Amino acid sequence: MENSKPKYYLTTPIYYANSRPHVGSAYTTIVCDVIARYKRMCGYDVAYLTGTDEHGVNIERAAEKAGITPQELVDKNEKIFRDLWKLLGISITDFVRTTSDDHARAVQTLVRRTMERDQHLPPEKRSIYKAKYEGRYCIYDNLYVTDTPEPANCQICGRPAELISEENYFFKLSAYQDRLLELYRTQPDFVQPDFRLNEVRSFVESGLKDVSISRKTIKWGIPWPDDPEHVFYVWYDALTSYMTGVGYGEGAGGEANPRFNEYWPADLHMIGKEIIRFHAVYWPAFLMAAELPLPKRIHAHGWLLFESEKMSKSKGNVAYAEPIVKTLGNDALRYYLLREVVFGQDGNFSREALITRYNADLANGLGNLASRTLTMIERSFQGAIPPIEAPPESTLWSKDDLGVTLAKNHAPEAVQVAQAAFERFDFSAYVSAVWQLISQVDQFLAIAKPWSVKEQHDLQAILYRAAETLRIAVVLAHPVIPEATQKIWQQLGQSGKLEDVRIDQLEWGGLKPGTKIGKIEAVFPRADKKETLEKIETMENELRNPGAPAAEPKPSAAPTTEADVPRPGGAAGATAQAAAAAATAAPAVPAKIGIEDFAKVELRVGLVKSAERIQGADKLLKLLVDIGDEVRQVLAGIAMGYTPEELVGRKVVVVTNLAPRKMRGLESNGMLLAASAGPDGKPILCTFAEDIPVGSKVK
RNA sequence: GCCGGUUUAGCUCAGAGGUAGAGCGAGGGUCUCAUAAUCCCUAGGCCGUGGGUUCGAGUCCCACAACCGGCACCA
Repeated sequence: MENSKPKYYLTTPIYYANSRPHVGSAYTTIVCDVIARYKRMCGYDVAYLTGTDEHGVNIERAAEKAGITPQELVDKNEKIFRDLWKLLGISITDFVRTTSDDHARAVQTLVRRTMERDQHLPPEKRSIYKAKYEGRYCIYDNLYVTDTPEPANCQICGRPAELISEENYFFKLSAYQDRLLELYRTQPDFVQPDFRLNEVRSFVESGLKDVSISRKTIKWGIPWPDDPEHVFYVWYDALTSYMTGVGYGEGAGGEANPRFNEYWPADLHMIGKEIIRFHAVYWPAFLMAAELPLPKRIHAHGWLLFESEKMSKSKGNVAYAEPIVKTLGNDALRYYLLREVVFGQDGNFSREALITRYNADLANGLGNLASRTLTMIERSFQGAIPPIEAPPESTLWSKDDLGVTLAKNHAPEAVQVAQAAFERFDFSAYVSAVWQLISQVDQFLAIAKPWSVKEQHDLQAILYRAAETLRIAVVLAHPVIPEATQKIWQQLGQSGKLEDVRIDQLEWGGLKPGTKIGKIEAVFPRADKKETLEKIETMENELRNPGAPAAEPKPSAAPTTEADVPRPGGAAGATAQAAAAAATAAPAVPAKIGIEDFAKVELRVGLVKSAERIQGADKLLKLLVDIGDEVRQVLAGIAMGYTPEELVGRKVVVVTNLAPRKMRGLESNGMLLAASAGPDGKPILCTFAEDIPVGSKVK
């Protein structure tokens, strides 16, 4: 019975739909897909959710820039995501869009439920409260600028923040510190890997601040119930989609949906490490406030680096999944990512390594083994699977090492090792165990030499051993490489779908003698390295610069909108990187300003007279800068890119009419202009090619 | 600055007190069922540096360094 199966519900992050997904997002989704498929093959009824986060100011802006409506933009991007998941063979059962009616209802239901719980509490204890925020606010980044001396600059773009007064809804996160710490204590596997739990814990221990969960300044979002001037802000909206996915908020009362009750709480939220705080702190607190069950596990994986570098659009080294899938196939990418990337750590994505893996493990390994085994069965037994064992009188047993080899069946052990690895989410170990088994069959064949065996029953025993081990390997490999394994399955003469086979009930002897094998075809044709590489690169350039003659990236077309605060979809690499980098980087295409606004900024050429490090600050340098008529003390966050020594004597551009500000107890009277496009987001100071007098105005 | 991690063969990593391991790459050889595939042999690596504990230390302890995360700081 379908209903009697144990349930397993897992989610990917809800990806931010402001641009095309890169391999990083594909990685997260593939890993989840492997888990989903594996769990199904262990008898679970699996719900697997992904989706797109389609709200927020960045979408608004990107749409405006493209001259379309936000809805048109997200419709377009949502399709790209869906198409990619289809291409990658992702077995999702649910897809949530944050702009859907279902989701709006879910978010509103959740907040209503929380506020109902609140009503029994005195106002100062309520989880959700409306409060007036008075302070600095950056209109470009929609960010409240707090904890900075007045007048403050935006923490993202660095521009002066405006003084505003706005009423917003807040979530009383500060009240959940103890309960969260209790959660981490009693349920230490709530956050994995364990070192991430430590990081989360120390963050929570250091004190939590209430978070605002609505905005009046944004239009593109879900309206607050009974107060439609407000719109839900990022996390409350995005995180709730995990519940929308299984039906939360559907129907009149909204909460009694049977599907929701069956699948919630989620067994696993798979995320990238950059959004762990929101999942391991905010999300449980939101749910506690609503008195709903918490997800069982948050698993944060590392980032996928590209050729050892962080991916970023501005560097033009973002890798996409499509070119690989279209040249080497879906299985090649899936296999590579699971095999090569040690799960949890940052991993390296390299096309060359991918092709090497493809040839060595898929073509020469599994593909070739299937081919040689099946061919021999075809020739020797007219395509029928031979009987299982050699009779006791067989001469096989007396042949030195062959007797020993035959007596040792590696498959049961491999199954056990693989299963144990999977339970730890050690996917590379899982794959290794399967491929070790494959390699053992090749070794076995080299010893048994079926091609020179004359005795019919000996030959039967040998080839049965090979075919049956292949069958077991193929079952184990199916969650990772679903397409090829299904093909081999048919070539082995098996009917039905491989996904219906139980991994947890794998036993020797599943191949029935006499079964007619299918048509033999190579599942992984060998790839020429150079040729394949070129093909992939050409396609990638095309994706990076649609329409362009495959050359350098258009600098201005670069990352318009990926800054913002981290978003759920920032998982797994590039976007996250971009978000982090953009946090230090130039602002993301702001609204146009008039010349009169620009004229307010006074820029002058300065000469660095002295520079020194500041105790206890990694990035901050204290500089004395001559700007012609005076020498200013300026603090600049450029210590990651420059040593104090190399700065002295350099000419720099200084914003001279910026209000003074204290940092680390020292006053900073001005600001240096620098680009943040250096390697790893390190700052690069603005300089002049020609000599120029100190104090000159810059316009 | 605080907290955590890593540092082992060319590359990617495993090992966790008792004579240094795997895969890939490279070199040599074998077989011929197979996708110029398979199989076998070959790497002489101060196991980051310096101390210590021990009969004995990649393996435990202490310092230091480099790199990587998180926080702080900055943007």
